[in-house]
Amino acid sequence: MPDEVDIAPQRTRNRWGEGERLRVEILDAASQLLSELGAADGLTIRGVARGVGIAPASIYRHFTDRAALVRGLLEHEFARLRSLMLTADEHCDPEDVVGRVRAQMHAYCAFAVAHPGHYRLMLSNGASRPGPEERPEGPLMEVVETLVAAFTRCAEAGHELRVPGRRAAEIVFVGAHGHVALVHSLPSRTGAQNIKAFVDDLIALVFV
Amino acid sequence: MPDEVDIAPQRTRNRWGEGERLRVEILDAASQLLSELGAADGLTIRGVARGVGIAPASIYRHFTDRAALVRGLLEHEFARLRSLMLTADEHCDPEDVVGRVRAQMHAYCAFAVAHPGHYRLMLSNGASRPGPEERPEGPLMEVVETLVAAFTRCAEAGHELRVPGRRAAEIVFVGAHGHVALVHSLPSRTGAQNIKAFVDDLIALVFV
DNA sequence: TCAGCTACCAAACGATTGTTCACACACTTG
DNA sequence: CAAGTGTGTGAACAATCGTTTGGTAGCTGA
Repeated sequence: MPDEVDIAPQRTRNRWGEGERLRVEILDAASQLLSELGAADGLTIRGVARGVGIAPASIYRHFTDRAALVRGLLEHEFARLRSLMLTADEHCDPEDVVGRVRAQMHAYCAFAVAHPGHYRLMLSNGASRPGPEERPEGPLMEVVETLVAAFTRCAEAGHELRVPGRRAAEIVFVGAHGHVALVHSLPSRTGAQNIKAFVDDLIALVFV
Repeated sequence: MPDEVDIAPQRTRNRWGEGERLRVEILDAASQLLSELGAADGLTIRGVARGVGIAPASIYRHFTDRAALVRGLLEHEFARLRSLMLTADEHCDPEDVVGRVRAQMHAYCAFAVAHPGHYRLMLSNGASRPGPEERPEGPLMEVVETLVAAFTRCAEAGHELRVPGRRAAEIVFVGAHGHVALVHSLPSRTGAQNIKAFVDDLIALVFV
């Protein structure tokens, strides 16, 4: 028996310089598949190919590996997350330093709650590159450092902290991650409202 | 070609009433396999069979399903976690209510750090049974309720809280879970020392 | 017109998985 | 000793997967 029907029936072939077009279509399909599945282990080459409507082999023209596809996805999604946090920060009154911390964390949580599959993947693989020096690198640590800077700003603006700025950032970030992870695990109480309140409580706690 | 060599060469067959023996051997092998893998998606029927040294089909004499095997594992591990937390609590001075909270959380984190595969599985599937009433049930919620009781005891003993007792328990539990999850994701900084300090900081924050 | 390149695909290979089914052993009971 | 039951096996089925190989269809530049 042949290998099974893996492809959708019809599809207009890409034109000459447009090979890149399929690459982003593949990434988009992978992204959507990941959203539907909610877990990265179902993110298969063949599934993505089905989503785009192409043959599985065609993916190998654009990505050498399944791992390369995943890396491409990760890069794209981390960029999206950073951008969301940044615009949230920019839409605040620059003087309201604590409000800016809250806004960034709310953006972070909103992304995480809205895209469980992406988020899980990002936190499993987002801290690659162990970091030559003491601290690990990776896109995830950039997020944390952004938060550290925000808390430092708060301290400089006169908002007294009960722990050092870096520690406060760690506590808030780790707590937010914990809540997100629980929301993802538990089918009930998926309200984004709860998580906002939780993060606000957490932020309030680190200030005197 | 035959289906491959799935079994270890020799093995003494169980005697009459000892069918149950293989059942626990299977659970033990599954537990160890889960420890080695660190993730539940590699926990296969055939892998467990290889671990015990039996044929894959033999597992179906003791578990109807792969899902049933996983349920069996979960039950066993949740019992272990509860017992660890309880004995940690009992080894404290009963008067030192805050110390008892700390001890229970340290036990929780120690288990989680030592058994990443089990912990992940327990948090993915530990909140089944959506709960007929308002709150979800499941063995995980029992742990949280234990913690709520501990914090309530603190409040009654005169330790003033900055948030209600239930909220304090949530914050500490969620924060601990977040730290555990991050330790599992990040290869570096796996120190159990860090997590103890983190939990202690968190507990300190919820008191005035 | 026609070689050459881009873009893609059908088919297959080898591996793994959960699950089933008929069978064989060992021991107990009649 | 014979029947029956507990206990485990060998072989196979159907499904899925990642990846490779050898193409083909169509556009492009000479």
